[in-house]
Amino acid sequence: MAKNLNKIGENGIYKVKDKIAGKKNFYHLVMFPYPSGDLHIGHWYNFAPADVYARFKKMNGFNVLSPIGFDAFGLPAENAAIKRGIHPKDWTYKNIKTMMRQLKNIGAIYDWSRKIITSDPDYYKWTQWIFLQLFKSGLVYRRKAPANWCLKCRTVLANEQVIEGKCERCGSDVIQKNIEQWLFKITDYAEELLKDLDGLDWPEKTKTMQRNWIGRSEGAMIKFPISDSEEFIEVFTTRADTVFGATYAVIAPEHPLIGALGLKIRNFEEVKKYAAEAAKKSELQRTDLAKEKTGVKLEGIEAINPLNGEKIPVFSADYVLGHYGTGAVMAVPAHDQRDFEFATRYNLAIKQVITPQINADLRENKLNKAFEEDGYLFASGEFTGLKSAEGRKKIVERLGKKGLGSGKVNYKLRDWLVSRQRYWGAPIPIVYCDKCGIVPVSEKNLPIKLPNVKNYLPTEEGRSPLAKSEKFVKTKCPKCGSSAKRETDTMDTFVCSSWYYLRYADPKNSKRFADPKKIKAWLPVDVYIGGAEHSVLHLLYARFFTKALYDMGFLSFKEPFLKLRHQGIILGPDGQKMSKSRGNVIDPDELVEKFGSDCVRMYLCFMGPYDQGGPWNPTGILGIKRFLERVYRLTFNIKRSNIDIGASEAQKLKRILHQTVKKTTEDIENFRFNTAVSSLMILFNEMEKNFEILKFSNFEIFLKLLSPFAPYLTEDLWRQLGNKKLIHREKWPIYDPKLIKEEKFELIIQINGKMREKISVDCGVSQKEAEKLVLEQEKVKKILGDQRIKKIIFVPDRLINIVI
RNA sequence: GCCGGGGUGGCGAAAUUGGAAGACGCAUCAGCUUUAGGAGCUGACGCCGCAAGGUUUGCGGGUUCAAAUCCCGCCCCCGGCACCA
Repeated sequence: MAKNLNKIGENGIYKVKDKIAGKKNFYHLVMFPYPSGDLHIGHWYNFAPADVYARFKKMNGFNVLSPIGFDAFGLPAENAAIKRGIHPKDWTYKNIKTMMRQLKNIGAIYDWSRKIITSDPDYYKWTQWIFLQLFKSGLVYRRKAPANWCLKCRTVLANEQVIEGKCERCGSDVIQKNIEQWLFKITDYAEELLKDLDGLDWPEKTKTMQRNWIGRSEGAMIKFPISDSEEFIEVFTTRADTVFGATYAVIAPEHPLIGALGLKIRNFEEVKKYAAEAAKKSELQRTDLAKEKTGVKLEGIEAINPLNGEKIPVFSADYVLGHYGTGAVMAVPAHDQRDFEFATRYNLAIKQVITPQINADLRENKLNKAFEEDGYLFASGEFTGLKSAEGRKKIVERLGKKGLGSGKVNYKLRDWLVSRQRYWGAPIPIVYCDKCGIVPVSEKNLPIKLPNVKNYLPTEEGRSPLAKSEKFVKTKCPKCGSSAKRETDTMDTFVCSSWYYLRYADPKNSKRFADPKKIKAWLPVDVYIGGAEHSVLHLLYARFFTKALYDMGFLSFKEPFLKLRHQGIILGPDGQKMSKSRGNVIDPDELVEKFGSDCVRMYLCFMGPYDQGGPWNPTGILGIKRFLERVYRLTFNIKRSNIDIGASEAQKLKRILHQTVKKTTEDIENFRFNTAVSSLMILFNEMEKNFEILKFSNFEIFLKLLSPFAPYLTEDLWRQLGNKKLIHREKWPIYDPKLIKEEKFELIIQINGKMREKISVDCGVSQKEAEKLVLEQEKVKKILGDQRIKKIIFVPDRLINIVI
């Protein structure tokens, strides 16, 4: 069936115009895939139900843009290509070809004329252009510092790409490597990125994850001067109320103060050795909680508590992180478990300065772990007796007067490291000149094309393979014209995907990244659908780009995706994650071959709640197959007459029809595809049972409701029923609220809250009438016997509960 | 450890301003029809019971005429973060 429409989508019927008179634009976006080589069932689960929604919106009168493209640059594609000994470019474009063919099977309303591929020069030209704009705005900087280095991928990784100390892509160990790198100052936007989450229609879970990732915390900066020195240790703390309990200070092994103090540290060599060992450890080893805390005392160095003048020892220890806060802490072992463990191990003083009750007697109280809650200040000079919150405020005020402290907000979010020492990415448009230093490439020379080199393998010494291409490296300084060298690192692929949603508005534009008028016509994205695994990476970066481009005056909105929905993950039939090695992979091509595209689409919708996913049930799809075949058969059994036979049955059928229109509409709007399908089944079961009195026009309404789920079948049947136009261009049915009302209902009769009987009565029956009817029931009489009725509860049009 | 989400038949799941638990579908069983392929139709189908009836939403309490739904305590599963001072 539907063979004649197999080429749906290829002949331009889904081409989108930027403006249609009388229609509102609706930007419907799915996360574009990277060209892995095969469209798997997870893609289908993202794209097929999403397309149901897009078609639904279209039939509801919107001018819907639903584009698709490929996130083509990046590590995964490159690693896969290397494994097979194929050039990344050949591999990528071959895969795109295959995947386009597979994508067309879905039957989505993609406008293929807007397809984008991020590894095409006319796309990455604008990725580079945006890099230059960020550079101009001071949001890009270069720095030599320890970075996450994946041993296998031989490149640095962003903080977000290191999962439990391992590479997100290949799972190998990640170590710290001191290397020159490019970073985007996403931290400038920490507060805005946090605050603006409130206004977004996103899953709460995703917003929470971003909030946690940004990790705002309010506290104070406090300076601890160092005896006989101009230097001081500046710490960040959220517990200024515990300053009197600070019995030592700790700086991270990589803290610059160690170098600054130099030989003032009597055991300088030992301290340097400790730092070197810490650097060798992977993030995973260093942050292993189970590990005993280690550290080394800075002999001959003392810090002065700025509040009480006490001299305290200073340690270097790797339980303090170099990159958070100031890389130094005041240690309060009585009120911080980490400090407590360290103090216990090295026999350091533990001084309690917060008590749960005011004026607590601490004489017999020996702590066996840190007391971390708020309480009342104790042994804290003039601050004694204050509540923690007040103590914090007063102490920071006092320190402020001395010039040794101030309030401060800190974030866990770190700047985004974007340089990669890899081949398959957009070259960073920067030139190094001996005279002028770091110089951005002139915009009119973009794109800086990625050369087609033979040797694309990552190198051991931590330089991009591009460094070996003399032709690429050698250039002229854009400023002074003397000979210069190109930057050879490429950009993180997440840079490419941080703005692609803008390009879809105007994908062919060669003068700008997109025409502002077209951007205005479509953006921001009305609904964005994709996996929850992008909750912090892509979704945070894309928000950052939008905000930065807004501040530069290129956009008129600050958030790219107003509404976000995630699909769940489909597991293999064994409940395990699908993988070739486990042999539990479900191939959508095979399913389409066996059951047809409509059937696969609809079953994916029917499986369960969209955001839930779960194991694939190999036989479940048969139910949908049967259903669609029954629909096909019934189409040719309907009597083509509009005469109602058997008024009451026809009335009932009409009522269910209108109820279904209502339910399906509401369910699709709320991404409840599973219940939308089941309501269509209920309606169809009724229609099939009563096909002799089924009105032709009513069956057509059913077909329209079905069409977003089963576009191929419904277009075919629509035509076979004699319609000239396409069903997906029809208007979505509207229900009549008067017609969905029931005339009768089943009155539930409860006795002491237990259901005992039900009777059919007219809607709107009064309590009096209902009681009379109920008490006449034989069964009720029997149970009641001669017991006294204490109370009767009546819920109109629902139930009656007799309490005895 | 912290932050989210969840636990309902053999299975996927419905039902949330508290009001019939298990819609819809899968699997299974019986019958019809075919008697060859995961074909079609009709019916049964939470559990115990021949039945009347009893019982049932992870476990234990509570509120209520009435709890899958609200409250308290506990157990388990999934996802994320994790020495963030």
